[in-house]
Formats: sequence, C-alpha cells, structure tokens
Amino acid sequence: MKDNRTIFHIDVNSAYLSWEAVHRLQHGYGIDLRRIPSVVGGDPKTRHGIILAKSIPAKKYKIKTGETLHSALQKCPSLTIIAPSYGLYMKCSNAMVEILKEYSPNIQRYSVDECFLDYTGMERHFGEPETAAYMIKDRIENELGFTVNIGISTNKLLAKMASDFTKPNRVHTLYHEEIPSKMWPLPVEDLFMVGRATAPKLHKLGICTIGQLANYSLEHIKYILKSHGEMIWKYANGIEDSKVRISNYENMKGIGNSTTVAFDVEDKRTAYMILLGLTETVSMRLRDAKSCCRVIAVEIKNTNFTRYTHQKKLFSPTDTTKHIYTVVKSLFDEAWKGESIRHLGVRVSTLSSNQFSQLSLFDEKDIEKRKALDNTIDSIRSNFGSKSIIRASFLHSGVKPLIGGVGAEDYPMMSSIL
DNA sequence: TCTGGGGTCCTAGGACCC
DNA sequence: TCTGGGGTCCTAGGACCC
Repeated sequence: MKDNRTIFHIDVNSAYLSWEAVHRLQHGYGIDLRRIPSVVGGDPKTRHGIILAKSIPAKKYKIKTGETLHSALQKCPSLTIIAPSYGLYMKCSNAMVEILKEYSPNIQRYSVDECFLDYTGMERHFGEPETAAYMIKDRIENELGFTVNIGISTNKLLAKMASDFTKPNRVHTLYHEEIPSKMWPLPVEDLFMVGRATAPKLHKLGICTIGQLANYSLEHIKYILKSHGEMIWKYANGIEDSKVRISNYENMKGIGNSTTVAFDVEDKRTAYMILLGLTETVSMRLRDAKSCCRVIAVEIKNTNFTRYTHQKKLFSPTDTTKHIYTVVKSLFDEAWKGESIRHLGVRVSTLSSNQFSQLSLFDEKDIEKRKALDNTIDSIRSNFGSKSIIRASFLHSGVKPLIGGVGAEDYPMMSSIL
C-alpha cells in the first residue's frame, strides 16, 4: 500500500449559509446569519421550497438539508429564510481556490464547496501538513470571512472522512493507524457511499458501525452488494488510491439542465417551450466546453413524483441547438404518457471534441449555417448578457428563454469513485 | 403554497452477431 | 424438429454524492 502521499480535503462549513452571512455582514447587515436559526432555501410558490443549507442554531431545531421549508417552519416559526444566489457562491468558491493554489498546483474541485489538495512534497515550502492546514484554514477565515474544515490523510477517502469530524473551523487527521479509534466507532451511514438504500441492507446483516463493516467477510459483502459492496468494504478499511486530478472539460461525462416548473404542464406546446429553454442552455454549455454529444436524453417527472427518462444515441455527434432540440422533441413525444408534468430535464452525454467536425453523409447541408448562427448567438450572449438575444417564441410566453445554468465557470464535479 | 438541481457510476435485460 | 453461449451495444432505472 502506498502511504507516501499527503492529501487535504477542504470543506466549507455550511457553505451557502456562511457565504450569505459574510456577504450580508460586508454590506452592513448587522446580524450574522450563522448565529441565529436561518436557512438558505427556494421559494415554495414556485415549488422550489426546500432547505439547501442551514445554520448551526437551525440544526438544533432538527432542521435538515433537503426537507421542505414548510416543515422547517413548523419546527422553528422564527426561522430566517434566505433565497439562494448561486453567482455569489461561485465567486466565494473561486476566491477560496485562489488561496489554495498557493499551497499546491494539484487541486481538484469536487463541488462548489469542497476541494482536494495534494500536499505531497510541499513540506519543504510550508512545513508539516498540520501546520500548513492551520495556515490555510486561518487565511481563509481572515481574508474571506468564512470557515472551513480541513481533513488530512494519505488518500482522498480518509481526508474526506476526517474533514467531516467535529465542526466548524477545525483541522483533523485520519492516518491509517488512527482508523480504529477515529473512524470505526462511527455509524456505518457516516461512511462515504453508504446512503439511504445501502444502510438498511447493512443493518440487516448486523452491521451498524464502520468498524463492523471493515471486519465483515469481504466475500459475503460482495455476494450481497456486488461491486458497491467491495468498494464500501475497502473504504471502511481506509483503502482508496485515486489521484487528485485537476478538473477540466476533457474528463466531463455529460451536461444537463432540468427544472421544476412553477405550474403543472398539461400540453405539448408548453412542454416544448420549456424543453427549448433547457436545450438552449445545455447546448451553449456543450459548445462552451468545445464538445459534441452523441447521446441525448429527456427526463420527465409527473405530479406523482414518478420519474422516467428516454434517450437516443445519434448516428453522428452534434453540438447545434437546432439538431439537439429536434431530437429532444421527438424523445419527448415518444416518452410522454400524457399525464400532468411537474419537472422536465435535458441531458447530453457521450461527449467528444468538436475541434474536428465529422460530417456524415446524411447531415443536412445547412449544418455550417446553423453552427455559425449558434456561434454568433453565443458570442452576443457572452458579450451583452444572456437575455440580450432570445427566441421570439418566448415573448409573452411566461416561460424563461434560457433555463438552468452554471455557465462559463463550469467545471466538472463529483465522481462516486473519488 | 410540501417534496431542487447539478453530477457519476453500476446493473439488468433485450437485440444482435458469431 | 434439439435451443448454446459468449461478447458487445443500447436503453432504462437506481444508487450515491454535494
């Protein structure tokens, strides 16, 4: 086993909420949201009413991330509710990464509020790992105003588990020899990759702690849970050796946008309009990543919350809005069962570079014109704002011409393999 | 006026080929 | 007239993460 690396996992404490709190303090708002029961959440009127982040005082009321605002208000009627502003979060995240880059060139953005940093070989510049971690943590607090937890170990899994120990504003280590004392006593559902569905299966086997999983028969766990079983058994034993990889477009697997519509969608015309708004955003992001896709998928969630998808592999890769939208419409027509729709999604995958366009014999001859049109629209939007040019069909429709987002600062996130 | 949106990976089953 | 089995591609759905 190679134990010769030093990996940090940096995790912003209650990210969205802390960032809102700092932003408000900087703009003369006298109350620190982190010190009162408060949450960041969407608007129930538009059916976005769930908790995205909570303060530590809100946590004392047993308010949980993902629960409805309605239910949170019943637990704490005086709760302060803040609407999310994703642009602010991206700025805060970027500012943090700029600090991290001073301590290692090898940083993986795992999500908007989590990074891995490979500290291997950096001791001679910044000292022992713990010394450097405290330095980073304190700099973020002093310069940016929010706090982080930093976990230190020899691989990403253990570093991530360590950063999840006591919060906020702490540095923790979890080296191999510390696994039995620091990680094994924890409930098995605290282990990365043990979620809602796996935990009850483990309980049925009499496994309630990470230590019990670590010392369980690997053969048996593989038999019950297949490859996932083997993975979590290794994690419970601290075995994991993936690299800290710099995020870039090349290793991005797919791009998708989806939206819960403020009203029930009952007719095809309205559904098409929303799908066009989603397709505009997805295909702009696709071109921004200099990629083409070969698989296009549509997702429908009806008012009973049942969800289904329909996808299609194309004969040749594409990145044009019009082509993708044509396929999206036909996928929707084939899939939709006619019920009331709550949520729609468009996603593209099986990506390839668009640098060398591979025209098939069957491509329509105006493909170059459509590409030129897309490029023109993209550049108008990037120079004059995303609302500067929209399709006429959206005028007075009540449907947004561009739906969903993350935009130009896009970076690939999250792989369950770490 | 109850239940978001962005991802990745794995598995199972059917089609098709040899 | 017996019904094999491996490999690959494709699709749908589920599990997990933040």
